[in-house]
Amino acid sequence: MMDWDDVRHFLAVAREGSVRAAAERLEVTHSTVLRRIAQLEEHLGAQMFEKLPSGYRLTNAGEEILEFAEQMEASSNRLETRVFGRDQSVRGRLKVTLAPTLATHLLMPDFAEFARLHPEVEMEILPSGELVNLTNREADVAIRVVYDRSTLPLNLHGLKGPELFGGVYMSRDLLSAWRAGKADRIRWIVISQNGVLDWAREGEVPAAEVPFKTTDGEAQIAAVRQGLGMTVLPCFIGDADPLLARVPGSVLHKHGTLWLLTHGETRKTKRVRLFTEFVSGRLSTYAPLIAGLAGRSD
Amino acid sequence: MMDWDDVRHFLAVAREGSVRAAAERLEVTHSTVLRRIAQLEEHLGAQMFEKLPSGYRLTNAGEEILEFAEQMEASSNRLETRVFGRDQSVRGRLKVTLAPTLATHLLMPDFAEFARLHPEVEMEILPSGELVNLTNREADVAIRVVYDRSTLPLNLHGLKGPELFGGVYMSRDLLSAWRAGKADRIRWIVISQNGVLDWAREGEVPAAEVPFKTTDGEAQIAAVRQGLGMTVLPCFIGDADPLLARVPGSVLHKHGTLWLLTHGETRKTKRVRLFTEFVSGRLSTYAPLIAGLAGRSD
DNA sequence: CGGGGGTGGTGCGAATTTTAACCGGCGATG
DNA sequence: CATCGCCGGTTAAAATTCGCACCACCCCCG
Repeated sequence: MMDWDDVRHFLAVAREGSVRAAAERLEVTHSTVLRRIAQLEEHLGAQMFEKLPSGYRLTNAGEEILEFAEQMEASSNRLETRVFGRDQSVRGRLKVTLAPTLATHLLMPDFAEFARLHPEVEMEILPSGELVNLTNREADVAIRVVYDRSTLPLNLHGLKGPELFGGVYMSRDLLSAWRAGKADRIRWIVISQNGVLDWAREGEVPAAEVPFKTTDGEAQIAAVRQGLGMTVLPCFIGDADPLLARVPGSVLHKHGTLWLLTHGETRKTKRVRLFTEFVSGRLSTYAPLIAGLAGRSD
Repeated sequence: MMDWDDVRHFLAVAREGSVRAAAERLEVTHSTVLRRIAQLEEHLGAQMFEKLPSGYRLTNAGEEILEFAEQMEASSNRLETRVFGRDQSVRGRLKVTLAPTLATHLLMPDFAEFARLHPEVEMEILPSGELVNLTNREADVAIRVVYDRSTLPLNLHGLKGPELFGGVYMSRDLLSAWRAGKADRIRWIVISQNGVLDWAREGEVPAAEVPFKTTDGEAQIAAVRQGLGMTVLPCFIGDADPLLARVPGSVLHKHGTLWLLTHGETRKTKRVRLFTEFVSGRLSTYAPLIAGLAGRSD
């Protein structure tokens, strides 16, 4: 029996005029397309294309079957839109849990856009530092920073995101003052009960003995923006804030990898799929920022 | 992008009602079908089947997309028949479907000769009691006994053959014994769940009350050759078998007319034309035998 | 109540497909 | 005429898919 998927490859080649261009559109390598076209021609026992040095051109036989291939495509499209339309009509709640800093400083605009694009999806954002139990349906999607992949629960489906790095930041004003000799020793700003991490001590800026303690992440950010001292922040916060700059000589440190976690059952639903694809796309565009590669050099 | 071949698997499961049956038709293992259905459902984000212990049953979503899947299949079939119809080389595959009895007791020697005459034609004989769908290209030529001409599908091209008659036969030994008075009442041999046709009761030979039931045509023939009783057979079997004789006083009955059926597209093909012309010629030489006019008078 | 035949589901090694990295050729272009 | 980009084609290695051997379950029937 013929492999129907070969017809999809045939259509792409017929339209693009070359195997390589078709491969790019199909998001495979050109050798795959080459093999599938050969397979189709072998099965049908006829040449569909003239193999010219400049590309593939349809033969008469190819022209004749093009019409039917397009019919298949039309049916396939109607099939997909039909099932999409079905599920779109189903309103429902979509619960997302993630670290508070990710929500407020990175993804909230994207959540807002997703909500505008899909007004029928009732979104619920649950910022939480703890790992929420997805199996209990406390949330449909979790966005987590994972350092050791083996700690991921096996019953969850994970979509790997970019790697997340952190750096040491202080306010630009404080940095200028220090360079001008107006500030000799800079305080560390730490979240209470967390000590200062060793790798952060490597900067050129000498640290004051007494740290400044805050209770949560937001207060910590407010403090560093006010020029109270320097602190460790994820790069996507520090690099994105025009008031902040990296401490000279400090190095980046990998906090872990971002993962989009979904539960097996709810993963099949259209809302969850839409959301994960949407967020996954955004995360990959943010990848340089998240990994600290978009750091300002000024 | 969706794998179009998954739709083919979906169709098979939807029709067969179970993954295993679909797998057999697709000539793969059921685990493959299982995976492909799961993949399709995952991609579409909807359940296509209810997974019951007794098998897979279409959900509403599945019912809705079934229509489009069938459209894809129809286009795929038209594509294949079109490219096949273009093919004017004698070399290639030729699928023929016909009733099992016609194949084994009448035409097999002719098929063999055709294969010898045209060794480049890859012949495939599909004996089947059911009407095979020529439009699906499950076969290129069908040889069928048709009683009512109006039941012929309009999209097929028919070449009329001889009329086919059946008669009542018993073994010569049994007939001698009966004539000698050594066998008083003769059993009817019937294929299970088929009663004895009325017109066959007209013979001089009295029938025993209890019929002998067989499961298929071949067993029926073996039974009558063994002298187990009398039975209704096409004349081309009964008259051609030296062990059998017509039951005295019985009359012939028209079963229908033989037709050589071809599909419009494939009919243009050289090997289909060669084959139909060849078989048509043979059938007309066999016409007296098939019509029961070659019955022995001894 | 045991057995046979049907169902879906799963884990793993094997087979197949896909990828990635090369060629050599062709044409436009600087 | 060198070079750059795009083309098809080939190959070995990586990744994925498939087939096989099972399992549990269900139902029917002796």
